[in-house]
This record gives sequence, structure tokens and C-alpha cells, in this order.
Amino acid sequence: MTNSIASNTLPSSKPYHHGDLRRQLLDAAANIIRDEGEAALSMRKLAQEVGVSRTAPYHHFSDKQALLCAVAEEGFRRFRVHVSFGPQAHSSGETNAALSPVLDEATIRNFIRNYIDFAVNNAEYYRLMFGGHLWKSQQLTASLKDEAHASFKLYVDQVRAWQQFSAKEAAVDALRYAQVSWSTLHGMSCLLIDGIYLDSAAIAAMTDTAARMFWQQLRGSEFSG
Amino acid sequence: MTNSIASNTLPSSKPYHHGDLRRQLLDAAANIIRDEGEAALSMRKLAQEVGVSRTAPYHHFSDKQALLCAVAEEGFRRFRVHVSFGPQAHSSGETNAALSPVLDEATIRNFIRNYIDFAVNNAEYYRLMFGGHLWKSQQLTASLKDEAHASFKLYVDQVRAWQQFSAKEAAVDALRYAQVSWSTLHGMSCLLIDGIYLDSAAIAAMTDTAARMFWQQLRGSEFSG
DNA sequence: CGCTCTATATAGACGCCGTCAAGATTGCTT
DNA sequence: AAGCAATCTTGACGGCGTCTATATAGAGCG
Repeated sequence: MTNSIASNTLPSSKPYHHGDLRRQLLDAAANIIRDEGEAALSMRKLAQEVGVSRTAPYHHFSDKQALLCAVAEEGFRRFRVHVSFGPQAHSSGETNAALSPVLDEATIRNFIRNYIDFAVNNAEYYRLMFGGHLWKSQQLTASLKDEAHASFKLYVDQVRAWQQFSAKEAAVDALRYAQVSWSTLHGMSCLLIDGIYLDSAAIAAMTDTAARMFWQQLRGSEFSG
Repeated sequence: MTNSIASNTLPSSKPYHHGDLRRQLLDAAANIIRDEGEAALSMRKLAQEVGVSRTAPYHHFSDKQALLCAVAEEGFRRFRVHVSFGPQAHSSGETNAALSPVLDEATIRNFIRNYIDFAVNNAEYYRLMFGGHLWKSQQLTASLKDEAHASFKLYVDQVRAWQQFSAKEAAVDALRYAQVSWSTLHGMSCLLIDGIYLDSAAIAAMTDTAARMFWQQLRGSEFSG
């Protein structure tokens, strides 16, 4: 996980033109959001953090909304790397065999764990990316919409790959399966992050249950009786 | 708790003491939230709506947060009625047989539809109840916490009842099942409300897929291969 | 070099916001 | 009738997003 980003250029007594402001605004905003949450981020504080006047950021972002969109956009990219969407392999904590000719429940379980892991360990980030704040008002950046939908499209592809590697014929439409299973992942993340019903101590048990659910549905056990 | 109160008493030129303010504040707040969303609700506007000075509401709610908690609390009660938790029967759109000795997939499907229906048709309300805003800051009212947890507990009971009515032995721990399936419902609601990945045109197909998923998992088809 | 043009940064102001403090008004209790 | 607590009011403070007008710096060109 490559966070931080050098930002080691300090050009003596600050010049009138900052030169690197957009980048630093994004980084500072991401830090504030990660540490204190989206609600704690104000344009004025952000500007002060970077060392410019209150209105300077408005030359790089038309809006506070636009800035948040840009931050969320980067979040989606990091998210994709962390969860490693798509049919390619990814080795994190345990052994992972996403490319192996046979698909087993452990692969699904691993994927789920990666998703939940990202959400819980980047709670405020996740909240920003998927929270209603950005999406409700129809003013989100086109690039953010693209970035977000790209993630989902990759997941649908992954589901298709799973279905191909599964022994049986696909019993469920890949899109429907992707929608419902993503809902499970997203809902679990939200409830965990907000601490509503789910306790982080039960993460392992819940992800295992979810994995079994996903797995059974993927194999389409229609003759279960 | 004496709710209702018609609020049809208009005693000529408004008296100094409002008499019914707390109730009217809650109603007005609920209306604003339902129509324009939580973000559009300000204490000042709310006070103006009801016809009192800006600070009058603070004599009935210590905080804006406290007021929102109270609104959300009522939301949970309405939610429970709409979804009709627990083992008792509920007849809405279709035929419902939650009390019938046999449990079929249609019962589950109906329940899911009720849940999603509430969320979509009371989007801003749902967002308030389950959104991170209230839950993140640890300052939520104890009564709200109770109310919310009561809903989940009822659902766990319902799951247990389902398992009892199911032909097989319970294959999954009821709590785990409740957690994961609620996650699915909640995630689907969020994604639908915020319009992130899910389209309301596909609600029926998605709920059906989810119902199948729930059903199969509930019956614990372990010998699916 | 000087000149203009444009991108960038700044201070000031406006109208919102949540909420604290002090004072006014009312109804209940004795 | 007196006192008291509940209720409502105006005033004020600091913070917010962001619009406007102004200042400065660098880039391209003669």
C-alpha cells in the first residue's frame, strides 16, 4: 500500500505561486478525511493546512464537491488495487488461487476478506467513496462516475470468470449475482464502519458465512432438496 | 408515549408558549428530511417553519444531533411496522404466509420486497436512520440505540422462526445468517438510494435473486455437489 | 530587454449555519 | 399573590462555502 507520496520539496520562503497546489490539496484532503472524517474537512482548514489563502483552492477545484470527487476517484483506484478485481491472481495474506483452473470456496472467501479489509481499514475513505453525500447530488464528476463504474464492471467480469471456472453451468445471471453479492459486501462494510449492527470481532465469522453463501449460489445448487 | 395530537388548535394570535412545539418540530423535521434530505435541514429553518425563534428548539432538544436521533427513532418504529418483523403474519401486496406451517421461498421474497420497498420509498428517512452521520459520532441517544437494536433482534428472531419452519435442521448460525442477510438488504438499499450501481428498474430481478440466495442458504444445502 | 496575456494567489464581503448567554414571558405550585 | 421553573426571545460569536475584485508571477513574443 503506497500511501504518503513524497512531498519533500520545500522551496525555501514560499513563493507566490505554489506550483504544486492541486496535488498537495488532494493529499492533505485525503489525510484529513482519513484521520478525522469527511465532515471535519472544510475548504478553509484545508487551505490553511497547505499554507494558502482560503480561496486559493478554488482555482484548482470549482467546488468543494469537485475536490471530494477527485479524492474519491483516487480512492477507487487504490480500492481496485487492494481488492485486485478481475480474473488475475492476487496474493495477500493467505494463499490465493484466483487463476487456478478450479475455483474453490477459499478464493471467494479471500476476495470477500480483501473487500471488507479495505472498507474497515479505510473507513472514512470508503464512506466518502460510497457514501450518499457525493452521489445524491447529481453533481458528481464524470470521471468519478467512470472510475466507480469501472470497478463494478471489473467485478462483473470476475463473476463471469468464476462461473467459467465453476464445474457447473452458470445458474444465475452474472449481472444479478454481481449486484446482489456486491450489495452484501457493501452492506456489511457500512454496518461495520458505522458500528450499527455488526461488530468487528465477528468479521471472520461473517465473511466465512458470506463466502459460503456466495459459493453455493455461484454453483447454483438447484437440486438442494 | 402520547403521540398523535392533531395540532388543529390555532388559538388566535399565537401565544408566547407554544405548547406543542416538540411534537411539531419532529413532524416538520421529518417532512423536510423526507422532501429535501437531511442536509437541507437546519435548526434555523426548522424553527422558522414552525414559527418560533431560532433558539426555541433548543429547549426541547439539546442538540441538532438529538433532534435527528428522535426523528430517526420514529423512523425505526415505522420501519418495523412496514416490514412487519417477527414471526407474525403480514399481508401487503401479495399473499403472505409467514405463519403458515411451511416456509417457502415466496415468504422470504415478500419480506425482502418489503424491506427494499421501505428503503426506496423513504429514501431520505432510511438514509438518516442507517446513515453514518448519526452513528459515527458516538453521541447518539440511548433510546435510538435501543430502538435500532430492537429491530435487529426482531429480525434474528424471525430468522430463528424461519429455521424452525424449514424442513431441515438449521445449517447456519441464526445470528450469522441474520448479519449477512441484513447486510445484503442494507447494501442493496444503499446502492439503490444513492444510485451508485443499482438501478431501480432491476429491483424485482435483484430481490428475486436475493430471495433465492437467502432461501438456499436457509435450507443449508450442504450436499449441493 | 520590455510588453502583454493568462494562470494563479489574495483580501473582503455576504449570507448561511449551530449554539451559547441574558433577558422576557408564561403557567404551575403553594 | 408569590415564587419558581419551564418556555420563548433577541443578540452575539465563530465557522462555513463561495462570489467579487484585486494583486502578483510566469510565459510567450517583439
